Amino acid sequence: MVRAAYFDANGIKKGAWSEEEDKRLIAYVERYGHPNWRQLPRLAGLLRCGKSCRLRWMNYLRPNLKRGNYTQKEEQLIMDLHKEHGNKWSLIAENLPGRTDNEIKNYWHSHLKKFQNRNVNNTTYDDDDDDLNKSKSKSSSESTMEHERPKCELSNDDSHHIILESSVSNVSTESSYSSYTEEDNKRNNDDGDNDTVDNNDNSWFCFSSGREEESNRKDDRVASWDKATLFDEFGSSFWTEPFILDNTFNQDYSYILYYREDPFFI
DNA sequence: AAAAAATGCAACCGCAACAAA
DNA sequence: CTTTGTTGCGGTTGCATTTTT
Repeated sequence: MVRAAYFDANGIKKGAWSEEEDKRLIAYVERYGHPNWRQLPRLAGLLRCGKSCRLRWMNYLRPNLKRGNYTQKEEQLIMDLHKEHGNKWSLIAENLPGRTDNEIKNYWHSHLKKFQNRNVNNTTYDDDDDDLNKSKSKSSSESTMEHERPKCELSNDDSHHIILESSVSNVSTESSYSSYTEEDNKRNNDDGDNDTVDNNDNSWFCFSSGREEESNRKDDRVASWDKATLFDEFGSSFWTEPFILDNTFNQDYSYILYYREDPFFI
């Protein structure tokens, strides 16, 4: 249903997210917040651009998201707000807690758009409204598909799970991670990222600024990533200890960020 | 049963807005 | 004021799944 994962010319992964990537992103954001999406992928050990991480988090992984199961009330609200504001999806989403602008946009185009010229103020789904009923029955069947947010545990050791899950309880919203105040976030230029990939983002896990060695390393990098079982190799310290930041530059004029025994970061 | 068409939706892209230097 | 970097928005795409022929 979603485009297959692939690597672009810069070695940045695109397309569908793997469960391991989700776990990594969730674990990182829940632990450190997202003061800077652009820097996040490299710090989290993801091969994505920051924008992709942000999108994945905002539209799929952040807590308290609803998926499917649109109520009549929600549908009516979407139609009313759309009638009033047009394609202001983010504005509409503000009025539907747990819904993302992207999901609402998709839902509008797939389910509600065709009814926009009808008397939307009387959306009572009459029995003789075949289209509407079809849509309704379909959407309700879809709604049985519960959104399963990947668990954060990275091994069979439940201690990881406990730690991370407990941290979740301290996070009230996606942007208010307890470690960061609003002021901190502002100071750090908030979140999000530009899709544009610069030289730093081109680097693999961005531990090097890449440059001429980029293409040569790509295969090794992919191979490393494919060793998804790496998650099982992490000691418990990986998710419980802070990052060790080493700003010293190596021979490639690259800087090294690594996290204890994390093979990604060495 | 097979092929074709339609659908749904996660993810991508480009760009405007904003903030900081 | 200009430049640079970051964020968030809305339009669009790609493709797995479902429905129709």
